[in-house]
Amino acid sequence: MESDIPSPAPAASATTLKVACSSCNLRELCLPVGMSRPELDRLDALVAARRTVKRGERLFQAGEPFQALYAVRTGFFKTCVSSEDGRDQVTGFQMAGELLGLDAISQDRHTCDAVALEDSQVCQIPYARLEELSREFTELQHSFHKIMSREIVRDHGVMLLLGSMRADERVAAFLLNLTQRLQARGFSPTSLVLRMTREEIGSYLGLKLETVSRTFSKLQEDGVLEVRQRHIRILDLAGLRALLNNSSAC
Amino acid sequence: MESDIPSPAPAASATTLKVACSSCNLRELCLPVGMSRPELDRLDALVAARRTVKRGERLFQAGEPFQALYAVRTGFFKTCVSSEDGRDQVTGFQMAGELLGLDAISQDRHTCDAVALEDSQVCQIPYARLEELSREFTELQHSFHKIMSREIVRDHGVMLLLGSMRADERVAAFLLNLTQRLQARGFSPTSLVLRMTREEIGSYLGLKLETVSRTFSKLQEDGVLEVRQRHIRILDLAGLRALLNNSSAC
DNA sequence: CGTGTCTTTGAAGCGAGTCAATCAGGGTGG
DNA sequence: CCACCCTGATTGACTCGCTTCAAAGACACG
Repeated sequence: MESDIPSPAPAASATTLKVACSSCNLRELCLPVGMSRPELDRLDALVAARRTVKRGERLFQAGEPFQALYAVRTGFFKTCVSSEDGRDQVTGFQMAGELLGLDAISQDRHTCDAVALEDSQVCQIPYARLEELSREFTELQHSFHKIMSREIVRDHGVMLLLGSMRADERVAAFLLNLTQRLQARGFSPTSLVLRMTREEIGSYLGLKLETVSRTFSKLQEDGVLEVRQRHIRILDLAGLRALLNNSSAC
Repeated sequence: MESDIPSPAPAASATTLKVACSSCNLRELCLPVGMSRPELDRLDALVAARRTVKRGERLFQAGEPFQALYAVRTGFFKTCVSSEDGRDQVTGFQMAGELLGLDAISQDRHTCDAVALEDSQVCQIPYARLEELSREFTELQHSFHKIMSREIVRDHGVMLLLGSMRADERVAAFLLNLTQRLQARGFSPTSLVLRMTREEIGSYLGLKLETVSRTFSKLQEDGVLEVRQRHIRILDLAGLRALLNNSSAC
């Protein structure tokens, strides 16, 4: 996964050279989806700068004032919210082309932490200027709305998972979702390297890390997966999918 | 709760007379929040019509093409998603001033069902015209974005609840959330009538209906609540809140 | 080559689910 | 107006899946 993406010269976590949306290979997965030439040029002017975030560093954290959205350019992030009493919940994992910070619009403050799970780069999208430009360009406005709406749909899917699935179904859904998104980015649909720990997977899926580990082992016993630490290979895709369709209980 | 709202003459589920946002008593809770006179007048022209939905009827259902958003004017709704294998999850309960249908923007189709839990009225907001108008009015654009973002934040809160809370904590969080929203609408902060069944509460909270019922009974034993069927009175608000702050395990 | 972090695996305990019986209301029709 | 039915709520007894606690193993990194 990481081998395809040449690491840029390590820089301070400050802003670096900008790269044009119009020539970005992610443009069909990211905010510019479906935009035409003149609009793309304007978008280039909007996306102010890139920023490097090293593994383990936070791109932003809950409570910080909201200035900009971020599009993941390379790398991998998790977002997590925490309650007053210190409970912690991973609310999502973001890969290239996905937006971070949408939650912050509601209160002009970030409501979650965004942590890089590997050395990453993001494009900074000043929110005030995004609103301006999307008043001018129907396409941009519409694709921005679609992205927000898609996040809502995704969250509803996670609620379904957390509310009514067994551990093995959750893990299966998680892996299928990951591989599908990786495939859309040109990676193998059957082989992946997890960027997150068992504990982070468990937090996302509402399970304890031991349960995640046991479930991986079980799926390996059943010949559905090959699990070597964070290297996963899907041996029986149909079998994995079947876990979701046969809700054995009903 | 229902006694405050005079029922309009029962009408067919078709569209009925329109009511202006500019003179709506919900305007500070709904889409028009913070808008000034000339903008409100334009919004009046946008919100095409009201529609009556009887208890048990669906306002829309998953798969239907997306035309309009709906603002709840009176009454109470639930939204639920279901997976291919027939699993069902209540993703939210909506009351006066809240928007329905935001999920549909992403794919031009509704992705969940919206069911009225009591006789209700909604204002229909044609989406294409909302986009038009929000290109013209910064205020409208911004408040629409805030509403979508708030939905994302809410969903993250539910994920935290489903992922890491015990049954009694979930029920406490649910009741506190409901009463807070009811209070913002002028109802009592300590006394409410549930519009949904134990099963619907359970689905929302990731619990079985028996567990919801047992939890209510337990909270009544402890003197925190008075529970008589769907009539709930909060006797010890601090005690209810404490359930959320003392995560007894940590 | 040690050290710390992450992962795996086992054994025991518990919280929520399941199954089943009873009870309470609300509405309907005789 | 009452008997009846139907849906929803409550409660109990038992089961099961996941968590908890604990120990050992596997890598990655300095």
